[in-house]
Amino acid sequence: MTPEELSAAISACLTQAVADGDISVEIPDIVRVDRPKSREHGDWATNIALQLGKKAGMAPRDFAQILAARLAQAPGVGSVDIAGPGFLNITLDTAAAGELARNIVDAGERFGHNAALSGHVVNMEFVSANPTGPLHIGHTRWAALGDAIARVLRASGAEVTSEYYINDAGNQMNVFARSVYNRIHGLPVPEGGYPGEYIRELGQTVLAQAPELAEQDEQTALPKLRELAYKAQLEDIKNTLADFGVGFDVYFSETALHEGGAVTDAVARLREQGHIFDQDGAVWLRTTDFGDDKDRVLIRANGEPTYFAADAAYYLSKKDRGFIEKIYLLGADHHGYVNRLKAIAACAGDDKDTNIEVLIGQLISVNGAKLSKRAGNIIELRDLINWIGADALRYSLARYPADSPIALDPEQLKKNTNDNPVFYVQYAHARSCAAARNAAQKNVVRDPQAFDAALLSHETENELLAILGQFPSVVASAAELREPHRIARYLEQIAGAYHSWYAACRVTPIGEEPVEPVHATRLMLNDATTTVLANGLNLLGVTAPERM
RNA sequence: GCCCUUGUAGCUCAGUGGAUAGAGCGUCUGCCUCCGGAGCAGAAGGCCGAAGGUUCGAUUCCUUUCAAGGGCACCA
Repeated sequence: MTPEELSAAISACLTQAVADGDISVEIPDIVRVDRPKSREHGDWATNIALQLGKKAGMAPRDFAQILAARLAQAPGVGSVDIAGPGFLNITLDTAAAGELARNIVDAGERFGHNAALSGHVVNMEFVSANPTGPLHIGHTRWAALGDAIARVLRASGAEVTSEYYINDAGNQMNVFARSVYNRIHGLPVPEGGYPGEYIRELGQTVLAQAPELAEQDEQTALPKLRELAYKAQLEDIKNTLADFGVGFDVYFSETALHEGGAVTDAVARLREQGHIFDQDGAVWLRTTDFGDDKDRVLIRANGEPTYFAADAAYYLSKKDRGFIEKIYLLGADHHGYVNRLKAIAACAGDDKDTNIEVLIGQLISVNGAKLSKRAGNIIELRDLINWIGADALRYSLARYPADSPIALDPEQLKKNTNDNPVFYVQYAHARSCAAARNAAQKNVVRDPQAFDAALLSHETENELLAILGQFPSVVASAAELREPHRIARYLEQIAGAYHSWYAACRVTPIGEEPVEPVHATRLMLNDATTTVLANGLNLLGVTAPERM
C-alpha cells in the first residue's frame, strides 16, 4: 500500500461520512499523509482532522474520532489512533504494506511514473551557451539540472521538448572569427575578442580543413573561417554535453530566425497586438504594460534588430510550434530578463503566469585558482568531467535546489570524490545487485508464489517499504516544483534504509541453512529497492552500476 | 537608488503550517566466524540572522531590519 492509496482511502472515508450525514464539510481534493518522525506515531499520520474540524463546526478530536472509526475498517489498515489535538496515526496491516514490494518489481522501470503533469506540452530551453567557446562551469549547473528536470517532467506524464538556442548571430561571431584569425597569424587578441588556448586549437582545426585560409588576407578569409570555427566549436559543445549525458531534442539557430524572416514577422505580429510604438527612430515593445521596468527596443534606429527582437521571434516560434508551456532556465546573471521575457509572452497574447516560466539558478562560485589548462581562469565542463567524473558531477549539481548558491572549492572538488553522496547511493544499488547475485547462487529463486508479504515484519522492512512507496509522489513533486534535488535526497534516504535493513535481515540463508519463504520474500524487497534506486538515478542522469 | 536570490550543527546543505528541526563531511564510542565495512549501531554538536505580525500551531506565510551574492544597454 502506497501513501497515495492510503490517502485515497481516507478521502473515501470522508466522502462516505458526509454522505451518511455524520459530518458536514467540503472535502479537499487530496488528503496529505506524512511519515511521522517517531515510530510510536504509527506508519503514517494525517492532520486532516485539524484542518477540517473547525470548518465542520466541531472539535478536531471529535472529527478525528468519526474518521478514525471508519478508517480502521478500510482494507489494509491495521489500526488508527488519535493523538494530540487530533492527529490521526495510522498503522498498516503488515501484509498490505509488504505487498508493495511485489508491485514495485512488477512495475519495473515504470515504477515512479505518474500522471501529475499529463497533458502538459512543454518546451524547455537551457544551457544555450554561445558557440564562441567551450562549455564552462557556469553552464554546468543548468546542464545537469535542466536535463534532470526534463526527465522528471516526462516521468510525470508531460510531453517535453528540450531545446538549445544557438546565439550564432550578431557581432560576437565576427569577433570570434577575428580572434581565431589573429591567433593563426600570431597577432594579438582583437579588441573585445576571445583569449584562451582553445582559440589556437580551433585555428588548427580550421586550417586542417581549409589550408588556403592561412594565405588569405583577413577580409577574404573571415567568412569561411567563421563558418568552420563555429561548426567546430558547436561540435565540441555537443560532444561535451554527450559526455555529460545531456542531449537536446532541438538545436535552434538564431541566424535561422533572422534569415527566415521570423524576426521581421514577429515585429509585425506584435504590432498587430498593439504593443509596439516608434520613438527616436527605433521600434519599441511596450513591455512596461506587463511589469517590465522599462520599454525595450526591437529595431534600432539604424534598422538592425536587437537581440531582444530575436528573443521575441524565438518565443513566437515556440508558441507556433504548439508548446503551451515554455520554460526558460537562466543563470542569476540573467534575472533582469525575467520581466521582459514574460512581457513578450503577454504582448503575444499569452498568459505570463502559465504559458511562460523562467527559472533562475544561482551561479556556482569558485574560489580563486585557475584550473583550466586551455582557457586560463575559466573552468571547463570537460575538465570537470575528467576530474571528478560525469556521475559525481551531475549528482552533486542535481543535489541542490537551483536557487541555492553553491561554492565549489577547487581543491576540495577532487577530495570530495570519495565522500560524495553519489557513491553512497550507487553503492547501495551495487550492493543490492550483489545480494541478488548471491541469492541466485544459493538457489533463492524469484518465485511470486513463494512471496509472502506478511513475512516483511521487521522494523527495518517497515521503514524501507514506507520509503519505497513514496517514490511516485516524490517524482511528482519534483516535477511540479521543478526540483530534481528532491529525487537525490530521497535516494539517499532509500540507501540509508536499505543498508540498515541489509544489516538486520538476510536475503540468503547462512551456510547450509535451508532456503525458506522468507528468503524469497526478502529477495523481492531487495529487487524492489534495486528498481527504485535505478529508476531514481536514471532520472538524475546518473548511472546505476551493478558492480563498483 | 531599484529588482532578484540566500542567511538552519564546526563545514557543505535538506526541510512548499504540525508532534523531540534533519543528512553528509569532520569529532568521539562500539560492530567484520557468514549475502560488498564504499557499511551498520550510538554520542556530542542549534536562540533556524534579528524584531514584530497572522493562528490552535511558524524554520516555513506577511511586514520591517541586518548581512552576503547577483542584476539593472538602441551588447549578445
